[in-house]
Amino acid sequence: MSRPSPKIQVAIVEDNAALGSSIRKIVESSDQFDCVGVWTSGEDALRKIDAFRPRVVLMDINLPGISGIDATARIKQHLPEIQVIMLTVYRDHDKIFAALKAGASGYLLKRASPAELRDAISDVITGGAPMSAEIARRIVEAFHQPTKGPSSDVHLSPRETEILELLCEGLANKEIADRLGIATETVRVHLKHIYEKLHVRSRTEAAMKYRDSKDPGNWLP
Amino acid sequence: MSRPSPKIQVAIVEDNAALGSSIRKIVESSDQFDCVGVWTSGEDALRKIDAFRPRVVLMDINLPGISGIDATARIKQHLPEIQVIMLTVYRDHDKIFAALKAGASGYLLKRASPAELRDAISDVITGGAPMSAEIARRIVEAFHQPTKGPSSDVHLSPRETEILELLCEGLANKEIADRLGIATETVRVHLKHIYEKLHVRSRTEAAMKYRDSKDPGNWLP
DNA sequence: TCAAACATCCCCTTTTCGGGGTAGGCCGAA
DNA sequence: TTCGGCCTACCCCGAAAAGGGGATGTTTGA
Repeated sequence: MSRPSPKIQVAIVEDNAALGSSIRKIVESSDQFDCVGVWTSGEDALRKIDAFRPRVVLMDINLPGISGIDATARIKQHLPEIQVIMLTVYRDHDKIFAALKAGASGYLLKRASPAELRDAISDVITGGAPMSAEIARRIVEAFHQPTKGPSSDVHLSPRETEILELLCEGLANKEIADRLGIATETVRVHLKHIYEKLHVRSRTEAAMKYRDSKDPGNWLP
Repeated sequence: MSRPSPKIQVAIVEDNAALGSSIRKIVESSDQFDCVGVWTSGEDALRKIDAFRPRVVLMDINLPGISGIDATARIKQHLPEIQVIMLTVYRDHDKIFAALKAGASGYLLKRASPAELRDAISDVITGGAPMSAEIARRIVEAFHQPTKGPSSDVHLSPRETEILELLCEGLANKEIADRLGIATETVRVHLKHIYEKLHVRSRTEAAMKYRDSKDPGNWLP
């Protein structure tokens, strides 16, 4: 990068004063970083972040008033270029995914070592997504397909899948036919087969079933 | 752990012989690991994996015959305790998520250093999910909420929402009417309004749009 | 080689949708 | 009070979808 800026500005949001200053010391123990503030609430952070414009925010989840997750969502809405790393003791599914949804780019457990914390800051500004190993695994597992039971032995042919996908975009039979360069009657035949295979009776039902089977939405509470 | 096993058994699936033996050397350069095989195709791996039972498989995606992703899916189906790390040049969205869905627990780009590769093997057996920084970021971004723009100021009335939800279950107008105890004509009127508000022209499109809009969306205070 | 799966096209019928319009009752805000 | 939003209901009409049938090819695997 041709960026001349000497230090990466980091802000900390942490209601526990002792912990906050401890984190600050860790951050400032690197000459690459500069701590521009230790804020003790989400409201405080939202008030001051515009003025200080840190590149990275270390955010506690458990804050008095608005939660660190909500604070993150608001920060990312207004200043999406700011990278937020959650720094918390929570390792449960809901908190992790809520934080990611809110726009956090990293998620460290508080037991992370000073070195891990500093690495995380570097990582997040170079396009990474620092996560404690345990958290990374949970996120990856969220994508794992629940070992498909008998529900998924519906084998759709490539053409059927193609048509179903266009169907899911809300296209009518004629539009699908045009898109694929075939007759609408052919589309209808494929749909008949799809309905049979999926045990449904209408296009909407087929679309929904297909959508559900594609993304099981398992990262939702 | 009270496990007495001295070395972690690792298998490699890689069709490029030179690369395969290069990876093998990296793996065996640690006295913690033992390479039990370098297999050159998914078929070969599936044939031999039962006999060798490695704890970790380093899997190339681009294989002749069945893909590394399919091979991973089959391995995880039959031997879910085996940890699979994808090791590939692909950094595109589809490949990453297909691999994760198939059950991979790690995803390294081939440009990873020998040290990173060895760390990844350790990481994956201690419950982590080793990923190249770039990959981690992509995964995290998959969770980020598309910053809700003016699209979400569509205000549906309670009745409209109710009808839309039944619509999403694939019900026909008459079925919705019966369920709500109103005339089908009334259902149709509501649908007309819904279509207008959502800017769509068909029930399927409305259902999809509604599903997309509500799925990721309960995070605001 | 022969059956099965796939993809393509056409016919028929009935039901459902989608786009109009009209209209009464109800409620809350201006 | 009047206006607007909401829920309800009905009408017409044309288009789309759905359900049933049959037909002709190719490819593929047993």
